[in-house]
Amino acid sequence: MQEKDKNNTEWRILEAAKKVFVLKGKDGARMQEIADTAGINKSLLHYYYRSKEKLFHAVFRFAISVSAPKMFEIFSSGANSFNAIEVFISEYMDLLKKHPFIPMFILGEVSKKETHFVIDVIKNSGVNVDGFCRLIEHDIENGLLRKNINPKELLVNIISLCVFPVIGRPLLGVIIFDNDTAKYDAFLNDRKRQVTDLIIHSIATNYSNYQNK
Amino acid sequence: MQEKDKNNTEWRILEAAKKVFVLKGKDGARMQEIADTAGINKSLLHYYYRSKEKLFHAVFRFAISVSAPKMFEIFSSGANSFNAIEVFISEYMDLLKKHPFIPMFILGEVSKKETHFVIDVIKNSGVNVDGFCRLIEHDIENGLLRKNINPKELLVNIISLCVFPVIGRPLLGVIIFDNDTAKYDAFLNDRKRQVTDLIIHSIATNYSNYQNK
DNA sequence: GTCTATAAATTGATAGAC
DNA sequence: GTCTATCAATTTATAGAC
Repeated sequence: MQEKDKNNTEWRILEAAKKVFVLKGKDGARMQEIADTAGINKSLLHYYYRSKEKLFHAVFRFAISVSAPKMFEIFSSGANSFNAIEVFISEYMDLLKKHPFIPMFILGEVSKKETHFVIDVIKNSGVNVDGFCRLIEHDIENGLLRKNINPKELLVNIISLCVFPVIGRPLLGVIIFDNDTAKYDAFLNDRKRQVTDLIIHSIATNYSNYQNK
Repeated sequence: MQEKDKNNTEWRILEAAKKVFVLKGKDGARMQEIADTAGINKSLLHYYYRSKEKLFHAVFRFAISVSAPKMFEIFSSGANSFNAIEVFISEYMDLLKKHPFIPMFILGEVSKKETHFVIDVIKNSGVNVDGFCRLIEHDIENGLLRKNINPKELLVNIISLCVFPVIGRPLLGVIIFDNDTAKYDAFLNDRKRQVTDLIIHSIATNYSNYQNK
């Protein structure tokens, strides 16, 4: 919400819509619940956003803009792979802690890809993987990284290890952590280091190159 | 469907319900579409399953029964960790290839945990992680595995690396694999080896222990 | 068991007063 | 801009004929 003079009601509607849509999904969300959450009349939703579809679009764009941020820019920085990966994992886990339900929301909506709207938003989100791939290839030539590393596979591994424990929490919490919330929080808090160590260890020609960095 | 004399219609309804519910989710599924898919009248859905809720329950139970199978039993086998993990990853990836949409369906429904039904089904699914943990701890004492390994973290890592590339396919396909289906299939087909190598390499005191096994 | 017809409830959207 | 009242469409569920 850039402009200060933008109506307060419009902002409250969007905030409420974020909560409801992200938690219940597009199909499960109810306009009435969004209105109640915003503390305003249901008609105002249509006054400001025309339709449920349009309101959902606004929320989805927000979700993409928050989770596909300039985060990938760090891969274009001058740092070496070890440093870049460490920073990425750290910032990404922080982001997931701040918005734990957004990844599931996005994945859920993208999975039932009825429209091309979602695809377009993602394509226009500015996410670019090339910088990361170049950085990895560069450090392979340097001899810092093993030669058989595939940058895209590596990236998928990093994202998988960061995101899945968050979106799978309700399930993993039951079958692995015995529904112990505190235990799961501790597990997630320690995750930065775990993932970083696992990844770096798997790609470095010499692990001490990283530890001494 | 155990009994042979069980009505054919009931079976067709359940099959159709699986398709529609798994693809569209509980909220997005329509009884009419299920009836059309089954090629029968909509009223028969209620005749056999009383309500949409009950039909959903049947589908959810099926989804759990298929994806939380006796797979974890292999961890109780006499094999060592390396072998057990390799077999688990292989069979799990095969299962994911056979039912690529079920994990997303389960996670989506568990995430919007309105009822306690889903939790109960999971708890009663027979999934047991203790065998795996004991096996790992046993091989740590053996000296096969590094001492600082946490079995539960290890298990989460394995599952994350296997499942996320499948449920995240629509998203990763766009941002990483440029919407190239063939490329993504190749990536997934190579995944067994990739995940196994990464995991084993990260836990073995001596990687040759595994390669010579 | 299977169908048609219809009820009953929900929900997105609009009209119009203020 | 915000509200009340209401429409129109959708959708789950049931009643009853065959």
